[in-house]
Amino acid sequence: MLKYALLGFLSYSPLTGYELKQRMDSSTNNFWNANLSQIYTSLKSLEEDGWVKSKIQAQDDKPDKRIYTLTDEGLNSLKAWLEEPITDPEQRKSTFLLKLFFSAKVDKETSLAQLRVSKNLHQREKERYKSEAQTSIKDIVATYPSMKKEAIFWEATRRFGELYEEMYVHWLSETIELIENKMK
Amino acid sequence: MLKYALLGFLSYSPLTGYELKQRMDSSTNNFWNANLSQIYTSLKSLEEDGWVKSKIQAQDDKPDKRIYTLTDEGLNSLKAWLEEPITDPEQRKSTFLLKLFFSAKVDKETSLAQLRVSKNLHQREKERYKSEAQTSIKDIVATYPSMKKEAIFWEATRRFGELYEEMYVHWLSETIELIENKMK
DNA sequence: CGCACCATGTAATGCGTTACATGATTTT
DNA sequence: AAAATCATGTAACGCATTACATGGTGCG
Repeated sequence: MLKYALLGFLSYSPLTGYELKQRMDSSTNNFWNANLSQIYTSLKSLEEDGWVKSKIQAQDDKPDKRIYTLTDEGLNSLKAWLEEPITDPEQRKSTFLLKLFFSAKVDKETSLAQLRVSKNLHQREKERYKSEAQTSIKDIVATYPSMKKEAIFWEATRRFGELYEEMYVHWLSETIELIENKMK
Repeated sequence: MLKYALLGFLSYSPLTGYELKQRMDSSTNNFWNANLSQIYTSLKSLEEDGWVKSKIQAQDDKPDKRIYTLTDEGLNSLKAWLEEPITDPEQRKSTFLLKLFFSAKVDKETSLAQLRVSKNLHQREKERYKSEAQTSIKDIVATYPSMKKEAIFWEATRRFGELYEEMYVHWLSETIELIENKMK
C-alpha cells in the first residue's frame, strides 16, 4: 500500500525520499505513515518495477539528493489502483481496546486512570484536526489554485479524523461513567 | 500484541489453538484478530517464553488436540501489560482513506460508486454491532454469572464498534454529498 | 557546544499473510 | 458426493520497525 501512497504524492510533483516523508507527516499521517528507511527501500523497489525513475541532483550547501519522478507506467498503476472497487470493511487493530477488553483483571482505579489519560490525548487530537481545517489545506489552495479539486478530497479525510476523535472522546466519556457506576 | 490477546483468553480457561481462533472471531474480532497459523506459531513461542504450557489430549472421534494453560509467569506478564500506562493515540492505517485522498485523479462517478458501496458495508456492520448487544455477551453472563465484571469491559468494546460504524456511515453520507455538490 | 535539520542508505528482527500439507468426521 | 468443521503444523514471503552508519549546515 505504501507504494501507492508514494506514487500518489509523486503524481503531483517530483520529490525526494526525505520530502515524501515530510508530505506524509503533514497530510496522510492520520491514516497512513511510514518511516524514512521504509520509504527509501520502497522507492528503490518502485524503480525496479519501472513505476518511478530517479536522478541525483548535486547541491553545494546541502547533501546531494535523489529526485524521484513518476513514469507513465507508474501513473497507470496508480489510476488502476484508485479505481479498484472496495469489497469489505477494513480490519482495525487497537492495542487500547484489546487491553480494555481484558481489564477486569486489573483494579478499577488503574483502568480509570488509563481511560482518563486517553481521553485527554484524544481531546487534543480532536482540537488539532479542527484547527487544521483553518490552515494547511487552505494555504495550499491559496498558493496553487489548480489544486482546488484535490482539496475536496483532502478535506474529506481531515474531516474523518475530526469525527473519529469526536466519537472517541464521546465513547471514552461513556465508558468512564460506565466503569465508575457499574463497578462498585 | 497477539501474545497478550492469547494470554488474556487463556486467563479465563485452558484452550487449544483452534478454540482460541474461535474466541477471537466471536469477540475481539472487531479490534484484534489473527489467522490460525499465526496463532499456532505464537503459542509455540509463548511456551518457549514459559508463559504457557501445553499437553496433548487424545480424542477418539476427533483429532488429538494440544491444550494450552497459562503459567504464573504468564499471568504476571499479562497483568503487567494490562497495567502499563497509555502514552499516545494509536496510528491508524486505512487503505480506503488513502485511496480517497488521491481520488481527484479518477472521475467523479467512480469515486461516488466506491463511497456508496462502502456506505452499505458499514451500515450492515453497524446493525451487526447493535444486534450483538442483544445476544452474545448476555448469553455468556447468563451461563457464567461470575463473568459479570468481565462483561462490562466486553460491552464497552462492543459499544466502540457500534459508535465507530455510526460515525463512519455519517461521514460517508457527508462525503457523498460534498462530492456530489462541490465537484460540478 | 549541542541540537535540529538536511539527506541517504543497509542490516537485523519482528509481525502478519498466504500457501502448502494432512486427514478424520459431520452436515448438506 | 461435496462442503464444512475439527485439528495441527511448516515454509515462504512481504511489510514494518529499530538499530546501525555517515556527514554537512545552521542556529541558539
